[in-house]
Amino acid sequence: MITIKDVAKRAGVSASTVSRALSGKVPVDRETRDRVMEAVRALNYRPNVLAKGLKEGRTNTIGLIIPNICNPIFPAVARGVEDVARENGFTVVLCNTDEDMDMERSYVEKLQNRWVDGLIFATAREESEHILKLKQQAFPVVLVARHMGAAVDAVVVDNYSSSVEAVDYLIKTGHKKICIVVGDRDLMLYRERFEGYRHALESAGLPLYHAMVLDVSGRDDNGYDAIKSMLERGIIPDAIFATSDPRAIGAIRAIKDCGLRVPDDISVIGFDDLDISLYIDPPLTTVSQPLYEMGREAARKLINLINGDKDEKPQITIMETRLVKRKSVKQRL
Amino acid sequence: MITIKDVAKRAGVSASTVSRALSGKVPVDRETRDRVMEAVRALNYRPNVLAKGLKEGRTNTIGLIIPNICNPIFPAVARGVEDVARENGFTVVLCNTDEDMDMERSYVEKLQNRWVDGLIFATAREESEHILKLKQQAFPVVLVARHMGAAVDAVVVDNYSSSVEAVDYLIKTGHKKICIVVGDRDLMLYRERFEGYRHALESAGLPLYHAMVLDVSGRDDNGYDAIKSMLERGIIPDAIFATSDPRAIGAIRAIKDCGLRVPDDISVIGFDDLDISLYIDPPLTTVSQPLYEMGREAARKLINLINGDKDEKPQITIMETRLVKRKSVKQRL
DNA sequence: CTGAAAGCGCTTACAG
DNA sequence: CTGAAAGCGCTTACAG
Repeated sequence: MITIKDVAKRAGVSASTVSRALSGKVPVDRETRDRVMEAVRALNYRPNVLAKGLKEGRTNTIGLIIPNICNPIFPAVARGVEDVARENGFTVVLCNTDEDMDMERSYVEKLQNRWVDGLIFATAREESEHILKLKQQAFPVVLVARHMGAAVDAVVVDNYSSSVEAVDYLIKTGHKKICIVVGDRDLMLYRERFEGYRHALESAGLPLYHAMVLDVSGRDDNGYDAIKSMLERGIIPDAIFATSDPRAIGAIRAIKDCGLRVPDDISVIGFDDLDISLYIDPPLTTVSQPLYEMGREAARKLINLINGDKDEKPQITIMETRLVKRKSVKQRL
Repeated sequence: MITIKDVAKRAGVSASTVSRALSGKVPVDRETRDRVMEAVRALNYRPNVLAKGLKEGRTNTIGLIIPNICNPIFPAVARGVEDVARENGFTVVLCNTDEDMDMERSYVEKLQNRWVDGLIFATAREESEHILKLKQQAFPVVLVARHMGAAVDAVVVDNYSSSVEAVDYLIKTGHKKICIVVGDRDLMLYRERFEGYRHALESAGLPLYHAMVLDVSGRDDNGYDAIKSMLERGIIPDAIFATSDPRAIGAIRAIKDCGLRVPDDISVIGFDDLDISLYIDPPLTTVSQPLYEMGREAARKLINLINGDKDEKPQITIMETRLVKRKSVKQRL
């Protein structure tokens, strides 16, 4: 391996000078610098990042901790994070936890050991004290897609209002028996989406049928079975609010498999606006989350934190959602 | 920050002893070790990975270089890589290049500087000399999903035979006018898939209609426009072989938008078997690639390389594909 | 502007 | 079994 000493020797200067010439932060004689650069090129020298990191106390790396990159909302988030990381000279370490707290803790432990200058979590839960602990130790942390109250920076969406808007739209288009497919209510975000649903129904004076509240959790549960069995029992809503696009897709399939039509018999509205949601049949009406932008914003915040704005108060950034109207909801008279 | 010296002081031993007690590779007096462990716990000491890496000349990190995590074939690959990385004490750095060679080179440059013990590329092209160069420098490299001949280890699929099988199936089910939607032919994999198509047609004595060979490249081009315009010009195949599932989905949408039905008017067969392909309408018949397993296998190979099997000859591992028959292909009399 | 020295936090021969 | 020392490859006060 070529080290700074090899370059120094070839350029006939000291290692210090090579370091200074390369950093550009300190004046170096023009001619000396040229000799150094020449040697760098000739030797194809690349500074050892570990040594640099050890000396400087930072690595220009951030960790991204998500449940599972195969869950289709995360690729866009990850891409957003990586793009601004790269733009700022950072690289990103990817960690899938499957929502397993022990795995997550062991990752954190590992990454915190100077591997990483900061961490973005897409896995926060109310019981994630390890994240709070990180924050207390003044370790840069930001949350994305989920938050933990005012204690730590986060980039999220207003799940409550977005759900109100979605269900309002269903109501305005003439739906009266609205089913909800809710994800894991241990997650605040699904409780918020449920509350939005409840509120919209209540405001419109519409009943909330308990048989139409379908709780669906577990990683790969898109609600297909729950919906199918509801329909088979003769409980037929005129619309379904799915709290994620995969669940909306599951709903559509279940409806079709029961011999009913979307949206003629049952309207379906989703939440996410995944790339594919435009391409399914019918194209999905859904709440669009700016996933890529959320990733970018989270990375921006984290890098600011790393670069020193540590004493600023944590802030929750709320990103705008948008109701995208396509073909899966029908105007009923 | 708590260092090994703090632990040493508290335990009343030298730093060397702490290091040895922690490593477990060298005998340490039982009582001494207990004192050390106690101090480690009391101080919540975590070794600085950079210092360790600098000393040992390895970081237990691998880099994964892919075109774009938002391309739906890559999440599963990435997950496979990360899972075996984790199982072996490695972490993975994720890099999206958008197939941009300059970006890729700059990533490689950066990661090679002792950041990373080895690299997995899902971006290889024939003209990727920088990968060959890495290999020559004995830097551990493995390719996934694409290969570069016998020079470097790779984990791939037999694109040619898989395509022959897919098109044969179309032929056996009575299709005679088979259109192909081909991806970027600068990529060997698409040339291979095209050759498979050509061969299957030829063997069956079926004509290859040039107007039914749709070249479609560019990142987000799923072929929708090309197919739609072909159909509008009155060129109506009885089947479409799409060289990727997103292109199959694009095809289905184009067909429906032209007022035709899948598979009654036109059958569609894909290539990939993405998670969503089961859920679209109709469920897609497609060539299933074991993406997750390919990721795992690539990581396994890379870790072997890192751990010293450097002098073994590079090997191309061919993973099995499987034709998954669903509803998008119709048996024609 | 430049060099010699110290030090970042570890690990590991070398002695004992 | 254990300690003191050297060294991994950098950067940066400290002198000059």
